[in-house]
Amino acid sequence: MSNGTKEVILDAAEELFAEQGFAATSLRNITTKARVNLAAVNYHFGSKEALIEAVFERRIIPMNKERLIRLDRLCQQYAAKEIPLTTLIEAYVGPALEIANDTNANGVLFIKLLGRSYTEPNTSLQTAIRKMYGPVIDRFKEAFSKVLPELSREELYWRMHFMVGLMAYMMAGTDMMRIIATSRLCDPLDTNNMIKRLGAFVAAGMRAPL
Amino acid sequence: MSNGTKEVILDAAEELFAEQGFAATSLRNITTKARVNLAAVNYHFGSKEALIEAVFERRIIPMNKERLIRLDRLCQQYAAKEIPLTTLIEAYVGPALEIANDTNANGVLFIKLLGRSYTEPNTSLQTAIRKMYGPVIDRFKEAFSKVLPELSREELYWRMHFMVGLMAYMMAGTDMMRIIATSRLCDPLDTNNMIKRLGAFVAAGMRAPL
DNA sequence: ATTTGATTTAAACGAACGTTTGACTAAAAT
DNA sequence: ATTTTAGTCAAACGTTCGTTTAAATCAAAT
Repeated sequence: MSNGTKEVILDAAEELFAEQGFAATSLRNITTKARVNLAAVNYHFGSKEALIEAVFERRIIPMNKERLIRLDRLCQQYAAKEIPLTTLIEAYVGPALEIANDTNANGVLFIKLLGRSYTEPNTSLQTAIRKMYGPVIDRFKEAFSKVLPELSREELYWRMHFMVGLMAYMMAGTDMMRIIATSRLCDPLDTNNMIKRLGAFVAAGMRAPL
Repeated sequence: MSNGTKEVILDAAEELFAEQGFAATSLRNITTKARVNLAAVNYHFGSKEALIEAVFERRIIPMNKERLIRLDRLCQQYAAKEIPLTTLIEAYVGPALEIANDTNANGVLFIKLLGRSYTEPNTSLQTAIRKMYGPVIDRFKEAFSKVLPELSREELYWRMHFMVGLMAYMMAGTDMMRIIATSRLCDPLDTNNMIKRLGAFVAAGMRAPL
């Protein structure tokens, strides 16, 4: 059952990293939650650092694969025509959302972790993540520049950064929501509701007048 | 020189927390950088946790005071008339920007730290920060609802959350910018340039059609 | 049945952590 | 002049950390 051990470790690590951060989560924390021996992490992954990267790889690689699939489908579907902006945004955000909504896996926790990773100072992790994102960003940059031809390349870069950053942040920072919404008017955990509003906000921002 | 000791500790802690996070920064790290004795932190602040809160208090309280001053000034200045949206946004973002641009103090580092704190899981810190933000958010909520009366209260809460989150994230996540802008077209450290574009993006988002 | 190779396990490693202590210093109050 | 007070300092406290080791376990191959 070596495969089972690796996966329960990844599950436990993902959850604890999302809740506490990398440095504050010990291998003893992880292995206790996963009900495996302490040495199992170093045996299967080599080190704590390698475990962290494995946690990200397991989710990011299929997620970004799905993003490219959807973008390809849109390119075919619209061919010469222009892809609607919100449709393009959905192709990017959708796969992350579906992970977050996959209740049998603890996908919400990973999305939270992913958002957090954008502000993490961990250098080797940053480079690892960048590698996983590189091709996806390139393709979407190209697609967005076709939909928003009035934007200079520089302006487009900035706005894509705003978009990606806001998406990631919103999924990670649900706690801080309570600062603004002291009442129960909006539920930070209602992801679908949030994404609808977020999509409208981002689409308007992308089209902001110069 | 007890006051001097406290301040050099706060300076060193601010810088190291912003670069490495709370858990990854040890008191020995901080006291070495500050050139004071290890015991000085526990003597002057009581604990590491209390030091963390002190780092935030030193900057947030004057920053939020300044935000309220500017909002008051706008309310007087415009009286019955409607405050322009971008002006209102600038009243909120300006004070944070000026900290970031204060080069003689290491204000950029604090802004980075502040953005990071939005995704930090540290519970007692979250509640401490919330207390410092509460009154400011209430006042700005009120002001925004006057400028954007077409938005339901719920929609307004969400959009303010997007705005605050994006601002904080952008100031913290300069590293991740390089994922998107592989070229040198946009410099993540050019804060003034960034804020101009960010302001336009946010203003458009706030006015997004329902 | 025995060997092999891959896991799992309990125990230990040195290093680093936050915190505490008690002696030492020096200025302020008596 | 002496006591008080606030601050600094080196040293040590017990705990927890990531990692390593060597023996134990177990299924598959011979």
